[in-house]
Amino acid sequence: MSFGQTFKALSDPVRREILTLLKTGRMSAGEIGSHFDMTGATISYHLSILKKADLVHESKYKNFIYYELNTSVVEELMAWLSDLKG
Amino acid sequence: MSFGQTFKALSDPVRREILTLLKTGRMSAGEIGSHFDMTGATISYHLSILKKADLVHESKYKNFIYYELNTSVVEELMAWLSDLKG
DNA sequence: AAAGTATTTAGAAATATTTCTAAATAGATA
DNA sequence: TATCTATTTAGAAATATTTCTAAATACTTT
Repeated sequence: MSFGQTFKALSDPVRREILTLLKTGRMSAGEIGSHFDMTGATISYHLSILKKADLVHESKYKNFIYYELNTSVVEELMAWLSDLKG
Repeated sequence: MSFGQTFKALSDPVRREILTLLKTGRMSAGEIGSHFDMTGATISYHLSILKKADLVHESKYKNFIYYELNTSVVEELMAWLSDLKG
């Protein structure tokens, strides 16, 4: 994990909203996309950024790919910020 | 304050290092710049991003401009992350 | 007032990001 | 097997970011 990658992932409003959606539980890529006025390809791009930042995990079932929050990275970020505060 | 702006400010390694430097206390723009292998103009650019994100405050004294951490925004960020964890 | 020091602003070049359309892949169903 | 559905990948266009050099601003000291 790199803080730069993680903060960059969080800097985009679409990606923050995706994470907020995932607070309620896992969701398929298509279901996530239905909340936005963008193509599936664009949503897929954003999910790949969140995945690289390790902010989400994916699991496959039938034809679908489900995404879910990975909160452990969020904790590392909070620890960094907490240390910054001193 | 906007979370997007703040996370974007934190996504750059130079800016995170500037903030880390400021943990020890206020520092002038030139003093900050001396820690990096970049022109003063570039450091000034990064400081302006941190300022817009409200992550630092500036104060002038004599010929110098001093920068210092603003931790209140850091707290807001932590609150957002904490809420994300649920 | 003139010259010096600290910092920012402007403009340009290189690189990165975000979005789209079209095509590819992978799995499910008829 | 053929086709349909869900999702990703590739490639391109528009925009944003990061860095530099050169010039401008602002304050201090001589």
